[in-house]
Amino acid sequence: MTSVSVAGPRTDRARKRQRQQALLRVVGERPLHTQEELVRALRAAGFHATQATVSRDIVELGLVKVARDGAHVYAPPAATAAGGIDRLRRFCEDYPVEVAVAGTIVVLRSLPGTANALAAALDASRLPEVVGTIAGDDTVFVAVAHERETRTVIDRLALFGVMQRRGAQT
Amino acid sequence: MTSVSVAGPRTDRARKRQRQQALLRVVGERPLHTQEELVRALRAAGFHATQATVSRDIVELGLVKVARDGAHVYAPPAATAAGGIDRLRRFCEDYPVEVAVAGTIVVLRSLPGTANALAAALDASRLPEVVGTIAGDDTVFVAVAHERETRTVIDRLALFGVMQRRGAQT
DNA sequence: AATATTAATGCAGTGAGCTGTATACTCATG
DNA sequence: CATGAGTATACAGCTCACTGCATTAATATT
Repeated sequence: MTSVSVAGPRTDRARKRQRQQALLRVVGERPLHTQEELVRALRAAGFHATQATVSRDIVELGLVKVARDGAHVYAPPAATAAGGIDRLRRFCEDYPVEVAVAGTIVVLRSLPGTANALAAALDASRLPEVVGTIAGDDTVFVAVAHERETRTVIDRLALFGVMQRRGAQT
Repeated sequence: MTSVSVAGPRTDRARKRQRQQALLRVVGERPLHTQEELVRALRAAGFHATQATVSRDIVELGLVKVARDGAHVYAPPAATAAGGIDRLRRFCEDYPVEVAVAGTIVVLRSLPGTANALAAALDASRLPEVVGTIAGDDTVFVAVAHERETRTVIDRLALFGVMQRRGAQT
Protein backbone atom coordinates (compact mmCIF):
# COMPACT_ATOMS: atom_id res chain seq x y z
CA MET A 1 0.00 0.00 0.00
CA THR A 2 2.76 2.41 0.83
CA SER A 3 4.22 1.84 -2.58
CA VAL A 4 1.05 3.29 -4.00
CA SER A 5 1.50 6.51 -2.06
CA VAL A 6 5.15 6.91 -2.98
CA ALA A 7 4.28 7.92 -6.52
CA GLY A 8 1.68 10.24 -5.07
CA PRO A 9 0.21 13.29 -6.74
CA ARG A 10 1.75 16.68 -6.48
CA THR A 11 -1.33 18.82 -5.96
CA ASP A 12 -4.62 18.59 -4.15
CA ARG A 13 -6.36 18.57 -7.49
CA ALA A 14 -4.36 15.65 -8.80
CA ARG A 15 -4.89 13.74 -5.58
CA LYS A 16 -8.60 14.32 -5.80
CA ARG A 17 -8.68 13.02 -9.32
CA GLN A 18 -6.80 9.87 -8.41
CA ARG A 19 -8.78 9.33 -5.26
CA GLN A 20 -12.04 9.46 -7.19
CA GLN A 21 -10.65 7.05 -9.72
CA ALA A 22 -9.75 4.70 -6.84
CA LEU A 23 -13.24 5.11 -5.46
CA LEU A 24 -14.79 4.04 -8.73
CA ARG A 25 -12.51 1.04 -8.72
CA VAL A 26 -13.19 -0.19 -5.18
CA VAL A 27 -16.97 0.06 -5.45
CA GLY A 28 -16.66 -2.12 -8.52
CA GLU A 29 -14.46 -4.68 -6.80
CA ARG A 30 -16.37 -5.49 -3.64
CA PRO A 31 -19.56 -4.68 -1.74
CA LEU A 32 -19.21 -1.57 0.42
CA HIS A 33 -22.19 -0.56 2.51
CA THR A 34 -21.22 2.65 4.30
CA GLN A 35 -19.12 5.67 3.64
CA GLU A 36 -16.83 4.64 6.48
CA GLU A 37 -16.16 1.40 4.59
CA LEU A 38 -15.29 3.53 1.56
CA VAL A 39 -12.94 5.58 3.75
CA ARG A 40 -11.20 2.39 4.83
CA ALA A 41 -11.04 1.01 1.29
CA LEU A 42 -9.50 4.28 0.11
CA ARG A 43 -6.97 4.18 2.93
CA ALA A 44 -6.05 0.64 1.88
CA ALA A 45 -5.54 2.07 -1.61
CA GLY A 46 -3.25 4.78 -0.25
CA PHE A 47 -5.70 7.69 0.00
CA HIS A 48 -6.43 9.29 3.34
CA ALA A 49 -9.79 11.03 3.38
CA THR A 50 -12.63 11.52 5.82
CA GLN A 51 -16.26 10.60 5.50
CA ALA A 52 -17.05 14.19 4.57
CA THR A 53 -14.75 14.07 1.57
CA VAL A 54 -16.10 10.69 0.52
CA SER A 55 -19.66 11.99 0.75
CA ARG A 56 -18.70 14.79 -1.63
CA ASP A 57 -16.90 12.40 -3.97
CA ILE A 58 -20.00 10.21 -4.12
CA VAL A 59 -22.06 13.17 -5.28
CA GLU A 60 -19.48 14.26 -7.86
CA LEU A 61 -18.98 10.75 -9.21
CA GLY A 62 -22.69 10.03 -9.19
CA LEU A 63 -22.20 6.81 -7.24
CA VAL A 64 -25.44 5.06 -6.42
CA LYS A 65 -26.57 2.70 -3.71
CA VAL A 66 -28.08 -0.48 -5.10
CA ALA A 67 -29.84 -3.38 -3.46
CA ARG A 68 -27.74 -6.49 -3.79
CA ASP A 69 -28.23 -9.77 -1.89
CA GLY A 70 -30.59 -8.11 0.55
CA ALA A 71 -28.18 -5.29 1.37
CA HIS A 72 -27.49 -1.85 -0.03
CA VAL A 73 -24.06 -1.34 -1.52
CA TYR A 74 -22.36 1.53 -3.31
CA ALA A 75 -21.93 1.05 -7.02
CA PRO A 76 -20.69 2.98 -10.06
CA PRO A 77 -23.24 5.25 -11.68
CA ALA A 78 -24.12 3.04 -14.63
CA ALA A 79 -24.48 -0.17 -12.63
CA THR A 80 -28.24 0.18 -12.84
CA ALA A 81 -28.09 0.58 -16.61
CA ALA A 82 -29.83 -2.48 -17.92
CA GLY A 83 -27.58 -5.41 -18.43
CA GLY A 84 -24.28 -3.67 -19.15
CA ILE A 85 -21.97 -6.30 -17.75
CA ASP A 86 -24.40 -9.04 -18.79
CA ARG A 87 -24.06 -7.93 -22.37
CA LEU A 88 -20.32 -8.43 -22.25
CA ARG A 89 -20.72 -11.79 -20.59
CA ARG A 90 -23.15 -12.94 -23.24
CA PHE A 91 -20.78 -11.92 -25.99
CA CYS A 92 -18.00 -13.94 -24.37
CA GLU A 93 -20.31 -16.92 -24.00
CA ASP A 94 -21.44 -16.77 -27.60
CA TYR A 95 -18.09 -16.17 -29.27
CA PRO A 96 -14.56 -17.31 -28.57
CA VAL A 97 -12.48 -14.43 -27.23
CA GLU A 98 -8.76 -14.39 -26.57
CA VAL A 99 -6.99 -11.70 -24.60
CA ALA A 100 -3.43 -10.41 -24.70
CA VAL A 101 -1.69 -7.38 -23.28
CA ALA A 102 0.57 -4.75 -24.82
CA GLY A 103 1.57 -2.13 -22.26
CA THR A 104 -1.61 -0.28 -21.31
CA ILE A 105 -3.60 -1.90 -24.10
CA VAL A 106 -5.63 -5.05 -23.59
CA VAL A 107 -5.93 -6.70 -27.00
CA LEU A 108 -9.06 -8.77 -27.53
CA ARG A 109 -9.37 -11.15 -30.46
CA SER A 110 -12.57 -12.83 -31.60
CA LEU A 111 -14.16 -13.95 -34.84
CA PRO A 112 -13.80 -11.87 -38.00
CA GLY A 113 -16.45 -9.21 -38.28
CA THR A 114 -17.32 -9.24 -34.58
CA ALA A 115 -14.95 -6.56 -33.26
CA ASN A 116 -17.49 -3.73 -33.35
CA ALA A 117 -20.01 -5.74 -31.37
CA LEU A 118 -17.38 -6.72 -28.84
CA ALA A 119 -16.20 -3.13 -28.44
CA ALA A 120 -19.78 -1.98 -28.05
CA ALA A 121 -20.42 -4.62 -25.37
CA LEU A 122 -17.29 -3.54 -23.59
CA ASP A 123 -18.33 0.10 -23.73
CA ALA A 124 -21.77 -0.87 -22.43
CA SER A 125 -20.25 -2.76 -19.50
CA ARG A 126 -18.62 0.48 -18.34
CA LEU A 127 -15.61 -1.16 -16.71
CA PRO A 128 -14.04 1.66 -14.72
CA GLU A 129 -10.52 0.78 -15.80
CA VAL A 130 -11.34 1.17 -19.49
CA VAL A 131 -10.62 4.64 -20.88
CA GLY A 132 -11.32 3.83 -24.54
CA THR A 133 -11.78 1.11 -27.13
CA ILE A 134 -11.06 0.83 -30.85
CA ALA A 135 -12.39 -1.95 -33.01
CA GLY A 136 -10.98 -3.39 -36.21
CA ASP A 137 -12.34 -6.50 -37.90
CA ASP A 138 -11.59 -9.22 -35.40
CA THR A 139 -9.52 -7.27 -32.88
CA VAL A 140 -10.37 -4.71 -30.23
CA PHE A 141 -7.80 -2.49 -28.53
CA VAL A 142 -8.86 -1.62 -24.99
CA ALA A 143 -6.91 1.19 -23.33
CA VAL A 144 -6.50 1.33 -19.56
CA ALA A 145 -4.88 4.15 -17.65
CA HIS A 146 -2.11 2.11 -16.07
CA GLU A 147 -0.50 -1.17 -16.96
CA ARG A 148 -1.48 -2.73 -13.68
CA GLU A 149 -5.14 -2.26 -14.58
CA THR A 150 -4.82 -4.65 -17.46
CA ARG A 151 -4.74 -7.34 -14.76
CA THR A 152 -8.16 -6.26 -13.48
CA VAL A 153 -9.68 -6.26 -16.94
CA ILE A 154 -8.25 -9.68 -17.70
CA ASP A 155 -9.51 -11.08 -14.40
CA ARG A 156 -13.01 -9.79 -15.13
CA LEU A 157 -12.96 -11.34 -18.58
CA ALA A 158 -11.65 -14.59 -17.11
CA LEU A 159 -14.93 -14.80 -15.17
CA PHE A 160 -16.60 -15.08 -18.56
CA GLY A 161 -14.24 -17.76 -19.74
CA VAL A 162 -11.92 -15.52 -21.74
CA MET A 163 -8.53 -17.15 -21.89
CA GLN A 164 -5.27 -15.40 -22.20
CA ARG A 165 -3.59 -16.11 -25.52
CA ARG A 166 -0.77 -18.62 -25.34
CA GLY A 167 2.45 -16.75 -24.85
CA ALA A 168 0.65 -13.47 -24.25
CA GLN A 169 2.29 -10.99 -21.91
CA THR A 170 0.87 -10.13 -18.53
CA MET B 1 -16.77 46.13 -25.78
CA THR B 2 -18.54 46.17 -22.47
CA SER B 3 -21.12 43.80 -23.79
CA VAL B 4 -18.33 41.37 -24.48
CA SER B 5 -17.12 41.52 -20.90
CA VAL B 6 -20.56 41.25 -19.38
CA ALA B 7 -20.93 37.69 -20.51
CA GLY B 8 -17.38 37.07 -19.40
CA PRO B 9 -16.00 34.07 -17.60
CA ARG B 10 -16.55 33.55 -13.95
CA THR B 11 -13.12 32.41 -12.84
CA ASP B 12 -9.54 33.31 -13.57
CA ARG B 13 -9.04 29.90 -15.05
CA ALA B 14 -11.93 30.28 -17.48
CA ARG B 15 -10.82 33.79 -18.35
CA LYS B 16 -7.32 32.57 -18.99
CA ARG B 17 -8.53 29.84 -21.30
CA GLN B 18 -10.69 32.25 -23.27
CA ARG B 19 -8.00 34.90 -23.37
CA GLN B 20 -5.52 32.42 -24.78
CA GLN B 21 -8.04 31.31 -27.35
CA ALA B 22 -8.51 34.97 -28.28
CA LEU B 23 -4.75 35.35 -28.51
CA LEU B 24 -4.48 32.44 -30.92
CA ARG B 25 -7.24 34.00 -32.96
CA VAL B 26 -5.80 37.51 -33.21
CA VAL B 27 -2.30 36.39 -34.17
CA GLY B 28 -3.93 34.47 -36.98
CA GLU B 29 -6.00 37.44 -38.12
CA ARG B 30 -3.46 40.22 -38.46
CA PRO B 31 0.23 40.99 -38.08
CA LEU B 32 1.17 41.87 -34.50
CA HIS B 33 4.78 42.82 -33.82
CA THR B 34 5.06 43.44 -30.09
CA GLN B 35 3.52 42.17 -26.92
CA GLU B 36 2.00 45.60 -26.36
CA GLU B 37 0.17 45.19 -29.66
CA LEU B 38 -1.09 41.85 -28.39
CA VAL B 39 -2.23 43.55 -25.19
CA ARG B 40 -4.21 46.07 -27.24
CA ALA B 41 -5.66 43.41 -29.52
CA LEU B 42 -6.79 41.44 -26.48
CA ARG B 43 -8.35 44.55 -24.98
CA ALA B 44 -10.25 45.08 -28.23
CA ALA B 45 -11.47 41.50 -27.85
CA GLY B 46 -12.63 42.18 -24.30
CA PHE B 47 -9.67 40.85 -22.31
CA HIS B 48 -7.67 43.13 -20.05
CA ALA B 49 -4.17 41.84 -19.42
CA THR B 50 -0.72 43.32 -19.05
CA GLN B 51 2.38 42.65 -21.06
CA ALA B 52 3.56 40.30 -18.30
CA THR B 53 0.56 38.08 -18.66
CA VAL B 54 0.82 38.11 -22.43
CA SER B 55 4.46 37.14 -22.21
CA ARG B 56 3.48 34.12 -20.17
CA ASP B 57 0.60 33.26 -22.51
CA ILE B 58 3.01 33.31 -25.44
CA VAL B 59 5.19 30.74 -23.75
CA GLU B 60 2.27 28.53 -22.81
CA LEU B 61 0.69 28.71 -26.24
CA GLY B 62 3.99 28.20 -28.00
CA LEU B 63 3.47 31.28 -30.13
CA VAL B 64 6.38 32.01 -32.42
CA LYS B 65 7.74 35.10 -34.07
CA VAL B 66 8.06 34.67 -37.79
CA ALA B 67 9.58 36.85 -40.48
CA ARG B 68 6.82 38.15 -42.72
CA ASP B 69 7.05 41.01 -45.23
CA GLY B 70 10.36 42.15 -43.82
CA ALA B 71 9.05 42.28 -40.24
CA HIS B 72 8.72 39.89 -37.34
CA VAL B 73 5.20 39.06 -36.29
CA TYR B 74 3.68 36.72 -33.75
CA ALA B 75 2.12 33.58 -35.17
CA PRO B 76 0.52 30.39 -33.86
CA PRO B 77 2.69 27.36 -33.32
CA ALA B 78 3.07 25.16 -36.37
CA ALA B 79 2.04 28.17 -38.41
CA THR B 80 4.25 26.90 -41.18
CA ALA B 81 1.91 23.91 -41.57
CA ALA B 82 -0.96 25.49 -43.42
CA GLY B 83 -3.85 26.01 -41.04
CA GLY B 84 -3.21 22.77 -39.17
CA ILE B 85 -3.80 23.84 -35.62
CA ASP B 86 -6.86 25.82 -36.68
CA ARG B 87 -8.34 22.68 -38.12
CA LEU B 88 -7.97 20.85 -34.81
CA ARG B 89 -9.36 23.83 -32.95
CA ARG B 90 -12.34 24.01 -35.23
CA PHE B 91 -13.06 20.33 -34.68
CA CYS B 92 -12.96 20.81 -30.92
CA GLU B 93 -15.23 23.83 -31.19
CA ASP B 94 -17.74 21.97 -33.34
CA TYR B 95 -17.84 18.69 -31.42
CA PRO B 96 -17.54 17.68 -27.79
CA VAL B 97 -14.22 15.96 -27.16
CA GLU B 98 -13.06 14.23 -24.00
CA VAL B 99 -9.51 13.14 -23.29
CA ALA B 100 -8.02 10.45 -21.09
CA VAL B 101 -4.62 8.85 -20.80
CA ALA B 102 -3.45 5.26 -21.00
CA GLY B 103 0.29 5.13 -20.58
CA THR B 104 1.74 6.66 -23.73
CA ILE B 105 -1.65 6.78 -25.42
CA VAL B 106 -3.85 9.85 -25.27
CA VAL B 107 -7.40 8.59 -25.70
CA LEU B 108 -9.78 11.06 -27.32
CA ARG B 109 -13.51 10.45 -27.36
CA SER B 110 -16.03 12.38 -29.42
CA LEU B 111 -19.33 11.74 -31.17
CA PRO B 112 -19.96 8.43 -32.91
CA GLY B 113 -18.69 8.47 -36.46
CA THR B 114 -16.34 11.42 -35.99
CA ALA B 115 -13.14 9.68 -34.95
CA ASN B 116 -11.61 9.74 -38.42
CA ALA B 117 -12.16 13.46 -38.81
CA LEU B 118 -10.68 14.08 -35.38
CA ALA B 119 -7.64 11.94 -36.15
CA ALA B 120 -7.17 13.76 -39.44
CA ALA B 121 -7.40 17.13 -37.75
CA LEU B 122 -4.87 15.98 -35.22
CA ASP B 123 -2.54 14.75 -37.96
CA ALA B 124 -2.94 18.07 -39.78
CA SER B 125 -2.11 20.00 -36.64
CA ARG B 126 1.32 18.39 -36.57
CA LEU B 127 1.68 18.43 -32.81
CA PRO B 128 5.34 17.58 -32.33
CA GLU B 129 4.62 15.17 -29.49
CA VAL B 130 2.35 12.99 -31.59
CA VAL B 131 3.97 9.91 -33.05
CA GLY B 132 0.82 8.51 -34.63
CA THR B 133 -2.94 8.15 -34.42
CA ILE B 134 -5.52 5.41 -34.93
CA ALA B 135 -9.23 6.06 -35.18
CA GLY B 136 -12.23 3.91 -34.37
CA ASP B 137 -15.82 5.09 -34.43
CA ASP B 138 -15.90 7.58 -31.59
CA THR B 139 -12.42 7.10 -30.18
CA VAL B 140 -8.94 8.08 -31.30
CA PHE B 141 -5.75 6.66 -29.82
CA VAL B 142 -2.93 9.19 -30.04
CA ALA B 143 0.52 7.77 -29.45
CA VAL B 144 3.29 9.87 -27.95
CA ALA B 145 6.85 8.76 -27.44
CA HIS B 146 7.01 9.30 -23.69
CA GLU B 147 4.33 9.32 -21.01
CA ARG B 148 5.21 12.81 -19.89
CA GLU B 149 4.33 14.14 -23.35
CA THR B 150 0.70 13.18 -22.82
CA ARG B 151 0.56 16.19 -20.49
CA THR B 152 1.62 18.55 -23.27
CA VAL B 153 -0.93 17.13 -25.67
CA ILE B 154 -3.67 17.42 -23.07
CA ASP B 155 -2.70 21.01 -22.26
CA ARG B 156 -2.85 21.98 -25.90
CA LEU B 157 -6.24 20.35 -26.30
CA ALA B 158 -7.41 22.10 -23.15
CA LEU B 159 -6.87 25.41 -24.95
CA PHE B 160 -9.59 24.30 -27.31
CA GLY B 161 -11.92 23.44 -24.47
CA VAL B 162 -11.21 19.70 -24.43
CA MET B 163 -11.91 18.45 -20.94
CA GLN B 164 -10.34 15.51 -19.27
CA ARG B 165 -12.81 12.77 -18.65
CA ARG B 166 -14.01 12.60 -15.08
CA GLY B 167 -11.77 10.23 -13.21
CA ALA B 168 -9.27 10.05 -16.02
CA GLN B 169 -5.69 9.73 -14.95
CA THR B 170 -3.00 12.25 -15.68
C1' DA C 1 28.80 52.49 -27.40
C1' DA C 2 24.63 54.56 -25.65
C1' DT C 3 19.96 54.53 -25.63
C1' DA C 4 15.39 52.97 -26.43
C1' DT C 5 12.37 49.31 -26.98
C1' DT C 6 10.77 44.81 -26.10
C1' DA C 7 10.40 40.66 -23.45
C1' DA C 8 11.01 37.89 -19.21
C1' DT C 9 10.59 37.18 -14.32
C1' DG C 10 10.58 37.71 -8.89
C1' DC C 11 7.39 38.86 -5.58
C1' DA C 12 3.16 39.64 -3.26
C1' DG C 13 -1.76 39.77 -3.37
C1' DT C 14 -6.06 37.55 -4.66
C1' DG C 15 -9.49 34.16 -5.85
C1' DA C 16 -10.89 29.45 -6.48
C1' DG C 17 -10.81 24.90 -5.02
C1' DC C 18 -10.17 21.36 -1.53
C1' DT C 19 -10.21 19.35 2.99
C1' DG C 20 -11.19 18.23 7.89
C1' DT C 21 -13.86 19.37 12.01
C1' DA C 22 -18.01 19.76 13.99
C1' DT C 23 -22.58 19.57 13.64
C1' DA C 24 -27.10 19.19 11.43
C1' DC C 25 -29.93 16.12 9.06
C1' DT C 26 -32.00 11.67 7.70
C1' DC C 27 -33.26 7.10 8.34
C1' DA C 28 -33.68 2.64 10.70
C1' DT C 29 -34.58 0.12 14.81
C1' DG C 30 -36.41 -1.21 19.28
C1' DC D 1 -40.56 8.32 20.92
C1' DA D 2 -35.55 7.73 21.87
C1' DT D 3 -31.42 6.28 20.20
C1' DG D 4 -27.89 5.06 17.11
C1' DA D 5 -26.04 4.73 12.55
C1' DG D 6 -25.24 6.83 8.38
C1' DT D 7 -25.01 10.93 5.46
C1' DA D 8 -24.79 15.84 4.27
C1' DT D 9 -22.99 20.38 4.94
C1' DA D 10 -21.42 25.09 7.18
C1' DC D 11 -17.28 27.00 8.34
C1' DA D 12 -12.48 27.97 8.55
C1' DG D 13 -7.91 26.97 7.17
C1' DC D 14 -4.83 25.64 3.60
C1' DT D 15 -3.07 24.96 -1.13
C1' DC D 16 -2.56 26.26 -5.68
C1' DA D 17 -3.07 28.94 -9.87
C1' DC D 18 -3.16 33.41 -11.74
C1' DT D 19 -2.22 38.25 -12.16
C1' DG D 20 -0.10 42.91 -12.03
C1' DC D 21 3.74 45.74 -10.48
C1' DA D 22 8.27 46.60 -10.67
C1' DT D 23 12.44 45.37 -12.19
C1' DT D 24 15.77 42.79 -14.81
C1' DA D 25 17.25 40.93 -19.06
C1' DA D 26 17.46 40.86 -23.94
C1' DT D 27 17.26 43.00 -28.30
C1' DA D 28 16.95 46.76 -31.66
C1' DT D 29 18.16 51.28 -33.09
C1' DT D 30 20.99 55.19 -33.69
